[in-house]
Amino acid sequence: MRRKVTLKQIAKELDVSISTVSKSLRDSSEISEDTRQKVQAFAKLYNYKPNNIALSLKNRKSKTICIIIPEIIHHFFATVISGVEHVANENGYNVIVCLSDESFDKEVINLETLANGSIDGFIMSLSKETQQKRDFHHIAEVINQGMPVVMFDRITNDILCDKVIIDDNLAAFNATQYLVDKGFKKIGLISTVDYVSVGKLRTEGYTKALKTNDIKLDENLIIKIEDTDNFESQIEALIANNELDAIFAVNEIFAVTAIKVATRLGKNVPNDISIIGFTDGIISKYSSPSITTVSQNGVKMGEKAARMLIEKLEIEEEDYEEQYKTEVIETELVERESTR
Amino acid sequence: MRRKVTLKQIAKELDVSISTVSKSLRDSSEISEDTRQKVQAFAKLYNYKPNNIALSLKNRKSKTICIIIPEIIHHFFATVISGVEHVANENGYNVIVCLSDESFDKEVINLETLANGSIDGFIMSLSKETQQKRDFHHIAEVINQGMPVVMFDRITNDILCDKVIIDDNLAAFNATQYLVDKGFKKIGLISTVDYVSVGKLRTEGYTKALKTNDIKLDENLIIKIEDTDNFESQIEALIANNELDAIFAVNEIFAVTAIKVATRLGKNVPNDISIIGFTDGIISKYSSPSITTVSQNGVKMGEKAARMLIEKLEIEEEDYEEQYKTEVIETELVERESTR
DNA sequence: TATGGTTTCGAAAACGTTTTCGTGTTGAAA
DNA sequence: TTTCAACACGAAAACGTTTTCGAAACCATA
Repeated sequence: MRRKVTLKQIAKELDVSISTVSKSLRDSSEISEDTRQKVQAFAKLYNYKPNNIALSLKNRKSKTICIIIPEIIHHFFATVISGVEHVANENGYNVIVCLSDESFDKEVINLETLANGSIDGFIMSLSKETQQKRDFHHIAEVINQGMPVVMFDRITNDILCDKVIIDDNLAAFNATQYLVDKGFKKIGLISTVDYVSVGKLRTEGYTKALKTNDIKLDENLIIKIEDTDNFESQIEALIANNELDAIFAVNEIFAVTAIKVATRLGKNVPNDISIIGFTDGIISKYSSPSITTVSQNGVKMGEKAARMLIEKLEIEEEDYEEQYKTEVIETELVERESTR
Repeated sequence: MRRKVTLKQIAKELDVSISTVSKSLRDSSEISEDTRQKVQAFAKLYNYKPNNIALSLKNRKSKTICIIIPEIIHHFFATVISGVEHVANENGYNVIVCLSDESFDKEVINLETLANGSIDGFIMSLSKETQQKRDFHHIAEVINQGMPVVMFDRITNDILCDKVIIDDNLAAFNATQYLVDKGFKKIGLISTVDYVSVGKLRTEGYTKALKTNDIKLDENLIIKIEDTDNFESQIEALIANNELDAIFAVNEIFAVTAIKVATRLGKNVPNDISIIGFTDGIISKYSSPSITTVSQNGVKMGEKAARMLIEKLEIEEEDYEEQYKTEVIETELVERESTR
C-alpha cells in the first residue's frame, strides 16, 4: 500500500523547496528546464496528484455543487440529476446528491451541513413539507451568505434566485385542450393537494382550459390526492361514479393507475376513455397501452439549472450583480396509445 | 450579504487567541466559564459553523463517499443510491454520485478525480465497457492507495475488495424452476450479452434449472441482447418463431417488452404465455398485467454496501487488517399477474 | 572592478481548523 | 516570603497547496 505522495515529500526527496516543486509541476517559467524535468519525472513516477481538499481550502471553492431533491426514485428527478451531472462534469464540477425525502427537516440539515465550504452552490427542488409550511428561511440564509441557489420544478416565489421551470399551467392547459379538441366534455382531473406547487398550477391550467371552452367545471370530476399510499380507491371512485370521456392526470403514477382501474371496471383505454399523463417517464413509455403525456424534459432542466449555477459561480466577485432569471423549459405533448 | 465568519474573525473581535475560541466552542475545560460563554454567545450570534474543508484537510478525511453507477435512470440503481444515502447520512457522511454512462473512460476519470482527498471511499457497480474490457487497473490503483472500495451488483472477481451482490445464479435458477413447476417446458430466455456479469450468471441459472429438470436446452429459445436500442424485433422473432409456454427475462425492460410484443402477436399474458422478470422496479409494479419478478432489494444492497464501507473507514489505522467479505442479499420471487 | 540585469530558487504567508505545549498569573500552603 | 499546583490562555505546528516577494548566483557590460 502506497500512500499518496505530497509536494513536501517530493521536495524532500529531490532536495529542493516545496515552492520549486509546485512551480515545476505548473510549468512556471521561473524554474530552469533542468529541475523542471527532474521534478516532473519524479512526480510522474510516483503518480503525484494534487490534493483536492488542500486546493479547495486555498482557492475557497470546492468545485462541487449539490443537488437536493425530494426523492430519487422519481424517474423525473433521476433525469434531472443526469442532466446536472453532465454539465457539471464538463465544467470540472462534481455533484453531491442529497435527498430530502419530502421532509422539511432533512432539507434544512442538508443545506446546513453543506453550506460550510463543502460546496459552491445548490440546485434544488422543494420538498412537499417545505411547500406546505411555506418556510424558506434556510434557503434565504444560504443565499444571504453569498451562495448561489438555483431552484427547479418545485419552486417558490418567496425566494429570489435563479429558477428553471416548465410552464405547468400552460402545459396542463394544452393537455386539457387536446382532450377537448377530441370532442371530450366530461374530463376528469387527478391532481395532488394544492400546496404542491406544480399540482396547483396544473389544476389551474385544467380549469382554465375548461373555462375557455365553455365547459362547466364539475368539482366531482376532480380529485386531489394527498397520500401516495392508497390513492387507488379514490381513482376508482372517480371513474366508477362518473361517466368520464377522458382523464388528465398530473403524473405518471396516477395515469397508469387510472388505466389499470378503468380496465378493471370494464372500460377500454382509449376506446371508452382517454387518459393523458404528465412527465414522460419510463412508465408512460412501457405501459400498455402506452401513455399520451406531457413531456417535461428533466435532462434539459438539469442541464439548464447546472449551467445557470455554474455561470453564477464563475463570475468574478467584483462583477457580481444581483440579478435573477427564471428559465422556462418547453414541454411537449407526446401522443401515444392511451388517447384516441 | 454576510460572508461566513471564521475563528480568526471571532478571535479578533473578542480580542482573544484563535486557540481560545476553538477551545471555547468545543467546551474545553481549559477555558474559564466566563470566556467560554462569551465566545459561544458571540459565535451563536454570528451563526458560526466550522469550515468543512479546513476540517477535512486537518483530519485527512472528508466524511464523503462516492458512488459510481452506470446509469441513474435505472430504477434499480436509484434505489441503491437511496439506500447508500440513508446509511451514509446516519453516520455523518455525504454522498457524491458519479455516472459512468457505461463508459470505461468516464469510470476512470471519476475514480481519478475523486481519489485525491475529496472522498474517503468508493461504492461502485462496473460499467458495461469495463466488464467487456476486463481492465480494472484503475480500481486496483485506488485500492492500493489505501482507499476502501465496495463493489455491488456488477462486480469482478479480479479485484479483491468488499462486495455485495445477490446470488444471480440461484435467483435465476429459482425463477426458472418456478416456471417449470407450473408445468412449462418451452421456456424462453431473454438475456444480455455474456460480458455483463449479471447477465451471464442469470443465464447460467436458467440453464442449470433446465438441466436439473431434464429439459433439453434449446439454443433457439435464448436471445442475448447487446444493443439496448432495437431489441424489440429480436424479442418479436423469439416469440413469433417458437411456441413458448413461458419466458424468463433478465430485466424489467425486456419483460415488459416481451409482454407488449406477445400481446401484439395475439397471445394473452399470462393465459397463453407466462412471463417472469428480474428487478422489482416501477415497471413491474405498474405494468398491466403486473409482472412476476425476482426482487433484488436495491435499497438493502445500498445500505449494506454503505455499512461495509463506513465500517472500513472507521477502523483505526493500526487495527487494519486486509480482509474482504462478499455479502449476498436475499432475493425474493414476487408473484404478480404475468404468470399463471 | 563596479554595476546592473537575468535567471533560478527558497521563505513565508495564506486558506481555517485542531491540538500540543509552553507560560504567565493566581491562590494557597509551607 | 517562597514554592508549587491549578488555572487560563496563547504560540505554533500541522494538514497540502499556491503565490508573492526577496535574495542569491550568474553573466555581461561599462
